[in-house]
Formats: sequence, C-alpha cells, structure tokens
Amino acid sequence: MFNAVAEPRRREILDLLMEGERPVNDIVARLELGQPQVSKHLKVLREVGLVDARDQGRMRVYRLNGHGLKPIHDWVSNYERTWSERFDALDAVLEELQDKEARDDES
Amino acid sequence: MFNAVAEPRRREILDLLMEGERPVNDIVARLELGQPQVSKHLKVLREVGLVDARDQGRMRVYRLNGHGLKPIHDWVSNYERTWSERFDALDAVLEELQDKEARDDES
DNA sequence: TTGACATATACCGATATGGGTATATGTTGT
DNA sequence: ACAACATATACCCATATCGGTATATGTCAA
Repeated sequence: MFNAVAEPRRREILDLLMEGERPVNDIVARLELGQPQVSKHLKVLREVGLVDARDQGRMRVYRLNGHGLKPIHDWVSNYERTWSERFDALDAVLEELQDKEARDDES
Repeated sequence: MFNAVAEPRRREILDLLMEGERPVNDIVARLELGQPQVSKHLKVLREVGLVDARDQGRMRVYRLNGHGLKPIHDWVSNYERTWSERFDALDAVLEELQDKEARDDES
C-alpha cells in the first residue's frame, strides 16, 4: 500500500484522477509515459484498492478511491504531534496541568 | 521520502523511536534484524531527515524528527475529502448552497 | 596499549521494480 | 467479417533494494 504510493508516477496518476475519472489514454496523454507502463501502474493501484475501473465501450475508465489512503493518513497522523503547532499548544496545556497537580500534591 | 517510509522495517524503527531516542543496539534488540541492516535503514532515514543522530560515548543515539513526515501528511490530506465524513458534511452544505443559488437564479 | 564494545561500511547474491517493445484481447463501426 | 482502436499482458534489460557476512572505524576500560 505504502509502496504503491511511493512511486512518483503513481502519485501523478492519483493526482490526475482527483480531477475526475479518466480513461487510460487520457492518462497516457498527460503523463509522458507509454501506454503499457500506465496500464501496469494502474494495475498496481487497482490491486491495493486505490482506484476502481469501469468498462465503457471499448475503453476502461478509472476513478480514484481515496479511501484507500486512510491507513497512510492514520499512520502519519500519529506523528503529527511531533511538528504541529496545534499539538505544541496542547502539550503546553497538559504540561501546565501536570505542574498544577504537582503543586497541589505538595501543599 | 515516500520511499523511505514505504519500507516496513523503517516504519517499525520510526514507531519505535516515537517512544524516545534510542541507541542502535536497542533498536537491533527490538527488531529481529541484524545490526548492519539496522544501520543501513537508519542511514536512509537520516538522509531524508526523518531521524537525527547524536554521539554519546561509543554509541550513537538516534531520535525521531517527525517534521519530515509533513510532506506526506500534506499530500495525503488532499485526499481526505474523498473519504472523511467530516468532508461529506461539508460537501452537503456546499451542494445545498448551490441549489439555493440555482433557485434564486430561476426566480 | 590492548581487548571488548558500538556502529558503519563494503561486498555479495537474490529478488523486485520500472521502462521499452512486441503482441494478445476485446470492442466498435462499416 | 474486417479494420481501427483501446487496453492489457508477456518478455527483456537495467537498476535498485534488502538481507547476510565479513570487516573497518572509533571509543571505552583496565
């Protein structure tokens, strides 16, 4: 899953699909990459559930399934506290509470 | 960057470092992996700025630098709207506004 | 200074991966 | 039925990556 997204071209494909669903050739036209390569990347993305496909006439239309990114989002979110100012503020509050408790215990 | 985090063992190392800074051998003891392999993973993590190192006596203590994950968090966040209920609610509001405008234009 | 320790690096082999070219599969229009 | 089209797959090659083993580098302790 992480691996699927680690590939720059695959991220490009996902970014592109955020605009809306697209048949393979549209994607090929945008990316500077051969059609077989795009099909392979799409296969990988499909296998991990990041995109879905729908047959329409002789073309296959791919659309984004962003829900597949939730695991990554969840994992990264655990680290957000290490940089986010929002969490720094929260830390400050918690620390203050601890200090207050310590003072209360003393007295 | 994405690539550094795509490796399961490297994610394990990061998860482990969330508990606090650790010398290499501590990490080796936790992961079931040889010391050279751990050193190599740490090197990769250091190169992309996800960990920092500090020399203490004859050991090198590594600590997490979660800030390096912000780019990933930012990228994934763009997709959050595609699954989050929070954003679904926002979409509903926006849609309602559009409907309202449409009705106003008619009259 | 010497030996034990902590870590990094060099090297090897197996496997995976990405792009390229050719071709197979399936669909439409005539 | 046939030709053009859209996509997928098979195969090849070059390169990257991971784990493993051996070894180099640097530090402490006696």
